[in-house]
Amino acid sequence: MNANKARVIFHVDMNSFYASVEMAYEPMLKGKPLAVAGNPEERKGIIITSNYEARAKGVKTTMPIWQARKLCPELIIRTPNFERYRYASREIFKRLNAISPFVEPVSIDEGYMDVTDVVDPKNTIQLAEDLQKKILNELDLPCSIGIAPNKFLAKMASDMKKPLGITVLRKRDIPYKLWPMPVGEMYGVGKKTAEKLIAIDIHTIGDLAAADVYQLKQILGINGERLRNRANGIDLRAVDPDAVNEFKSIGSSETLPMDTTNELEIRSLLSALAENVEIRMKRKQVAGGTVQITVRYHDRKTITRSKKLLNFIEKKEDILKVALELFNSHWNQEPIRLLGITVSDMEEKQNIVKQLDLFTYKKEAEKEKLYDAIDELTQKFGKNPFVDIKAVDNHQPRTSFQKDFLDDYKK
DNA sequence: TCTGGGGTCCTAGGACCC
DNA sequence: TCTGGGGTCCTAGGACCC
Repeated sequence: MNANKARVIFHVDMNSFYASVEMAYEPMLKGKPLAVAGNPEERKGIIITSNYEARAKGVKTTMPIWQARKLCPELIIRTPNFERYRYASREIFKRLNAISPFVEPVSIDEGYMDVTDVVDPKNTIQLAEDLQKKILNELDLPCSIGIAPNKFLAKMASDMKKPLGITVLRKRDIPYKLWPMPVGEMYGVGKKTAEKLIAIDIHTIGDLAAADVYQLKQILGINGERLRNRANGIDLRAVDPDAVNEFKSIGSSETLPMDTTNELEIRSLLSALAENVEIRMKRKQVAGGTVQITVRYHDRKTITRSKKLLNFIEKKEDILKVALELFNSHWNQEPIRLLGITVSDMEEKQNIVKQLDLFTYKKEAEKEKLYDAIDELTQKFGKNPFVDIKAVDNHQPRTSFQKDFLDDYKK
């Protein structure tokens, strides 16, 4: 791609995706307040997403179901059908890939597409309209599209008009479209960062764009400089179609129905989590070198404990063994709310050279030390003090080290 | 009666090595 | 005797996003 040419990047963002998929499957739901939420019988019953009718009543993501019902008694609730969402997602990305090879999925319901070299600039908006209509007509799913010269601006643009929006955010639009926005609405600025910024009198994205870099770096680290650049419309990240295959970890976690200290219950959940991780690692043909557990206590205090291994592992039993070790050595006996297992340091199975197992590894290390010691002594005395090399075949070793040494020596 | 589950990236301290 | 300055790896925690 021509590095000097201004890029044209789309950010395609599905509108209330899970709820929209449910309405596509069940058109009777359209026009009624709908939320997708976890099991309402359990405390994990929180709102995952809701449609615009429900949002109008104040229903928000992560809100507990009871609270949502209080705000909107006629709220219809569906439990998530992840298979459906994955299928819909594949269909959406098929349609993006038909337009440009430079498509980067970011999550199940959003992605970037670099169309610089596939569209005549004067047809850019037409292309976005056609894509939006195609997804709506063929899949019954609404999306918003942001069009901009880089990823950050495209992302901000897709957020500006929902549902079914198409928003162009050019460099010259920044001062009046981006800068008046509250700094907390900027992508990458969450609650904590917004608080820190407001504390130094930075209230809008425009304030951030003009702020002192050194002061920002002092309170936000390297992120301060990056955010300031973004606020000025600078973002050089490429749209990377391979990013999706370069995942770094696979994890599984679950909130228990009730806080527990029951070791059987704990063990059985860890076992299920390890199995889940194994299945997904197998699907992706990878093994991992680090195991991490997450323990959330009754008071929501959360700890993580991890261990880097000498070998790559992929089997449930191996994952579980390390997870249990970590758990047993760090659990403070208090009631547990959530448990998680994450495997990281991923390596494609085909790239893994056969590793020594732990036992062999130790023995090798010990042998290495022994050889060094023998070398030293041999130097000192002018001959090997342990073995008479000429009589090696008759020699009776007295220690396992000597035996190993001799076994090797005979070769 | 609160607050799921899947991720990524960054920071910071200690160990260890040169 | 009283001690520098890097660099890398490992571990734990935190911020952020969907």
